[in-house]
Amino acid sequence: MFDRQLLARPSVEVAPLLLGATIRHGAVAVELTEVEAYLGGDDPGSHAFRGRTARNAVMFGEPGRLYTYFSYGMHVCANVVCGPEGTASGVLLRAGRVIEGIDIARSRRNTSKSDRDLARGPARLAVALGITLEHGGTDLAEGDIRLDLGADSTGHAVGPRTGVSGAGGTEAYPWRFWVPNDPTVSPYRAHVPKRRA
DNA sequence: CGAAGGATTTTCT
DNA sequence: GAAAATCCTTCGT
Repeated sequence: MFDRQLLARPSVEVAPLLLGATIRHGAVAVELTEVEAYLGGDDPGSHAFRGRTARNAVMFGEPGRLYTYFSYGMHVCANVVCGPEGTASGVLLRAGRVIEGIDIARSRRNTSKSDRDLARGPARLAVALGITLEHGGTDLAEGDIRLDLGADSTGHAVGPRTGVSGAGGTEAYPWRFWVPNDPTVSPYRAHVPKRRA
């Protein structure tokens, strides 16, 4: 099912509810096992920390839509927009388990590795689902890409966000949520500052 | 198994 | 001009 009223709540409340939900694009479906919440304003880890820009405009729009962004010059990551319209809030889809269309997901990923690695990481998940920047702003209620909330969430673990630089990646913002003991959850990695050539 | 470095381009200051 | 919500390969233990 899809519940836009539920998604209109702040992303920190919505994130744990997305665990166990499935996101589908055509013949490929992924059950989410790991997510992270991002806010606007007071969240130094968020793209919307310094207000509205061309890139993050979708985060301020209607909840239940897809926010995509280009990361590290080579990757695409997908978020679900949350919060009431006018506020910046979103949930990054960090990892999941491919439950349908494994052959298609594998060919997109161009890898012969184990099934559990197909969507183990935000950029990997986007590739496995075939999500590109062109899908930014898509409504997840209907159309090619759909979000289907899980029937029941049996419990989740909480911790600091992965790969976020500065204060936003510390214990002060424990906004990463995952399914305990699930092999498809990505390994935790703290942010590593890159030195220039 | 963990740590480290390179790839590559958009975005905002 | 520098940093970035990452991934993959390689090397060391």
